[in-house]
Amino acid sequence: MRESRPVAVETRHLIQDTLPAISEGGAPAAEVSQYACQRRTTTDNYNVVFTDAFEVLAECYEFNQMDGRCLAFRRAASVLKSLPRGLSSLEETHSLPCLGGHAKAIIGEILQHGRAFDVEKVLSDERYQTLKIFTSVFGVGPKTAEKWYRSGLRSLDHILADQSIQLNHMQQNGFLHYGDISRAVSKAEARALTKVIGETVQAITPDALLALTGGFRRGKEFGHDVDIIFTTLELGMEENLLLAVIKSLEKQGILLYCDYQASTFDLTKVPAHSFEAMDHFAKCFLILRLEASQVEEGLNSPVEDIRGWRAVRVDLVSPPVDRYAFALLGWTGSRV
DNA sequence: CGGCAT
DNA sequence: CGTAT
DNA sequence: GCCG
Repeated sequence: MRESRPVAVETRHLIQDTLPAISEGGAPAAEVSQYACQRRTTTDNYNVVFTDAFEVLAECYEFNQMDGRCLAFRRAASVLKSLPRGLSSLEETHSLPCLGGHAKAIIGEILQHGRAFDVEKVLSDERYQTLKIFTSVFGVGPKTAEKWYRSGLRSLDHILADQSIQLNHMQQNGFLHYGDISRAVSKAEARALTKVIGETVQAITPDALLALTGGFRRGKEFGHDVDIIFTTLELGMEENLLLAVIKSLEKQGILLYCDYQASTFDLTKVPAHSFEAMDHFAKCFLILRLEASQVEEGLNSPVEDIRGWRAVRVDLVSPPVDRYAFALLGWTGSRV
């Protein structure tokens, strides 16, 4: 995980026959592989109290453009998420990677008092609270949020009321569909959208491969978007397929927003380090209109919402067929 | 002290 | 700069 | 902030 790229295979990379060592106290020390593929599941988190705290600190450092420290706390959170049970003492952190003095101090405080001073301070900070709200808008990152904060703006209503602010297309859609796309997407909604995209793809080319990826493929019940990967068996036609799918969605009247990114994939330019190529397939970031009638368990919407539809963020990726399995692996993700 | 994913 | 994993 |  530290490397975040392929590394030379060493003895320590081989999967060990790990019977956890029984410590003096009796309970086996929480000892976990640094490799996500050796983890039992990728969805359970027995250390939410600690990982939530680390994620607050990571976000705070992100807002302050301290990328290194931000990354350090994101890694610390990932490590705790990979544990098979909740931490119950500081000693259990001794063998864990990516946890240093600061992270351990936070864990110690939370173990003792249920909260940590540094985290409480960040949570009560006006700048943090405001940047958190601004960056919750699709299309608004830390730089834009900071710019708005510096000019004295403190709420989304202030942003919308300010005549001098020029929202780009992505941000306009972020505000337009704010309620819908900040609400969780259910597994039933993801299945419904997979069916819509599947039928659309099928109508264009019968010899297609398609899969739901991202968090839902990892077994999550809820997500913040839907990731779908598909391709055609006809090598070289995958970009045309994606463009045809987008046109069809538009014709069906369900395409609310589309940011298309053409493939930059070129085998001759990235031969050896092909993991970098994952990013280079044709893809698009969409906002789609999902009809309530298409979702078996109904929409994940408040009861007072009588529209009969909701907007959902959907990402489509279309790799060449000989890269399909590889892209599926990449887009099934996990930060670890 | 430099690097930190693409 | 934003998005995604 | 953590690590090599």
